[in-house]
Amino acid sequence: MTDDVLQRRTGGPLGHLEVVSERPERFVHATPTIEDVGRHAGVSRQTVSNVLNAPHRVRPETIERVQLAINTLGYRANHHARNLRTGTSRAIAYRIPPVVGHLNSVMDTFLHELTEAVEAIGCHILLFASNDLDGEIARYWELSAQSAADGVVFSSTEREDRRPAPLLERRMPFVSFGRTWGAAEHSWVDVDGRAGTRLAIHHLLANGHRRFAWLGPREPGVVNDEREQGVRSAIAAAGIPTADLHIVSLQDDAVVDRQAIANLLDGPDAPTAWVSMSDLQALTVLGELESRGIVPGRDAAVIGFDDSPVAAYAGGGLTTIRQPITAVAQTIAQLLSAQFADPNSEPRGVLLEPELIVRRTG
Amino acid sequence: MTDDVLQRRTGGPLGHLEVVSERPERFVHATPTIEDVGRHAGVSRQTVSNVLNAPHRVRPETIERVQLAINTLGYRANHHARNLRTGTSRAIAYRIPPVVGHLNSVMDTFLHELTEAVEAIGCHILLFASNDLDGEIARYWELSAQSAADGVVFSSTEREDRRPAPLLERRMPFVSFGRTWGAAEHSWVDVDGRAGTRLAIHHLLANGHRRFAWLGPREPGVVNDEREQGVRSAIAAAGIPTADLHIVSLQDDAVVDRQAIANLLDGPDAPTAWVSMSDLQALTVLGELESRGIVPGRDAAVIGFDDSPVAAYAGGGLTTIRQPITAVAQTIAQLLSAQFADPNSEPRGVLLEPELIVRRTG
DNA sequence: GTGCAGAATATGAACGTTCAAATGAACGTT
DNA sequence: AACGTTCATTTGAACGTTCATATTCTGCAC
Repeated sequence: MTDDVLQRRTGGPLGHLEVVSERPERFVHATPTIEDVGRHAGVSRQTVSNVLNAPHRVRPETIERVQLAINTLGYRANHHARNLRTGTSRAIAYRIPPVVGHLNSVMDTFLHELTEAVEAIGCHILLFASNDLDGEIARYWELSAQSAADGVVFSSTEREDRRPAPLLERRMPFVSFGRTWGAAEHSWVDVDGRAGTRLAIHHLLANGHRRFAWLGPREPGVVNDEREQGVRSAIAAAGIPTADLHIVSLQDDAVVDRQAIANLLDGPDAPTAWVSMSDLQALTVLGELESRGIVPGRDAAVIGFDDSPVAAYAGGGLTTIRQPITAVAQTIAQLLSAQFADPNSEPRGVLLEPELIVRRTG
Repeated sequence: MTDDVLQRRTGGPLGHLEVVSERPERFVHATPTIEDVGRHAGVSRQTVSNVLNAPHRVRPETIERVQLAINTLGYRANHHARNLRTGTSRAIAYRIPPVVGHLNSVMDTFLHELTEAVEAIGCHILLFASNDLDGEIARYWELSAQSAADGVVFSSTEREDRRPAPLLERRMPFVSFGRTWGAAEHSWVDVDGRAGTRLAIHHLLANGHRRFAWLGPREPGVVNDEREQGVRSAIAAAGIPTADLHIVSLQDDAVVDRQAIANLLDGPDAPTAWVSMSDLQALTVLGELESRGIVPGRDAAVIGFDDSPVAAYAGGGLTTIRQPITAVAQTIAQLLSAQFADPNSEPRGVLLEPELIVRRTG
């Protein structure tokens, strides 16, 4: 670090300028500017800028000299100055989903993968919280007006989702994790639930199962409908009447659910193959089967959904339908990147295939 | 929206200026500046700035006029311009923990609560990913140099944690979720694990239990040690020899764990009260007990840790030790805020008490 | 050598805000 | 009526970067 940096003020967080002191150590962290680097390398501001943003314009030996200065001084471009000048922020806004009763391991994994994926396109995730949908929409508007975010990602989509319209109107690039069935046209990435359950049923059929149960949510939505249809179409294709499919409506209570499962087992044509909308609920099936001496993987099959940590832990491994979350996140980043490059690019929807993770229970 | 805004360029994401067009709609989203607001309200730049940042300096009726203009134009201060000028960023960096095999519902809840808590002090969370510790530390350095973050929060602390030193050296405000036992002095917030298990044991003692089991991790660390000590000290205080405490080392596999539990039940002095480091593992205990006709809550007691969604779902409700995550996040935000206000303020450590959520199993 | 084209580098301006200092208005005091 | 004082508002400068344009350098043909 050379003297020319020391003349400058030490940049302190939140603008609290540091008290003047004799100790030279406090100057060690004075943030050098592009100008300092230039002076140190004997070139101008702009040349340093070119080295960073358009190296092809600069002579190789100059690049080397500037790079040396950058490393010596520990220079890093000031984000705010750059963003102010270019009108960008390289930030993607994401509303962190509220922590509800449900186990949302998919969403947590997604956020992690999304963070990594947007880093690959030179961006970072800016998190915000919001209680209701109106607050969320208002926040998008604000972030855009403050130019605090270049793009938006949202999840937990629903039919006729209200979020796309205002974002499109404001010309804010965005991609949703999930289709919005009926909302304005926009880019999205989703997982084909139908294909997921179809995979599961095919696997179960191949293992000789003929009597199936589908464990769906208490309040079925589009997501459940598709998954259930995957089950239906697959067993129908195998020549089994879809009327034979048992449906369990899960109640967010293990005791109640377990009773419902027990009732099916006690009834006529008890199912031998169980496919659940979620791993945790599949555990309840496992519990009831085991209490009856029915061995999952031998006498019966149980398949969960999402490959949450529960699935790997449970009973030596729960067979489960894994959503390709890494691919979802990467595709979202790419679609965002495409919108950054050309704001008028056509919206694209991408439907990804889940994968069946076969473990001991099926 | 008045004409004076329309002369300006439309701010597009990532600096892609929008194509000129006849349709006036595309100008609707031109981002007004503080100057536009001033012109509209018949005052100067600085007066608008004062209305926003130092209203006491401005005459009430002027404030009103300016506020009207702000609302009419839909003005929002440009973050980057402000941050450039003030040297702040109002962002808190947080490394999103890697998705490992474990169920990390506490960390997910924490991130959500933290997002809300820092919004209360006018900041937002900037997420980043990193594979290793060195990368994480390097990232902190970068974020500081780019003035992309004003502060840092990190979790998953360990003994002699390496992160505090470089952050202190760079004078970057930070607070950790978790103590660092032996690292340099700094602000932290943590949950008193000892108090948590002590609560559980007291509850169990009151219900007449005398034979206890502690289910800890395969590789015990500081966190486990404290929790286990809480168990030991509480039973010792009740006059029970600590040598009688059964310890189960959990193996991340339900089958193996269940066998270990079964062995204890088959052995002499089988425990009637089980306290687990995690809810999911407590479920395994429940499964084994039920298979033997032992009714949790009547013949035996099972207590988990963390109050994850699993706990509420399982078996009509698992008694569990809940960490006060909301309070943790809020305290962290306050400690950060204190460091922003006075960079030389003394570091503070805050230890919060967990809470026993009594449900059916204990 | 002179001129010229193209490459390499430098200079002035601007992004939108806040700080510091200057100006103007209001008002009581002498 | 002239004069400080205080309050309200304005003006110039600066934050650190990139864009647009200007300048200088280099190599080559004549």
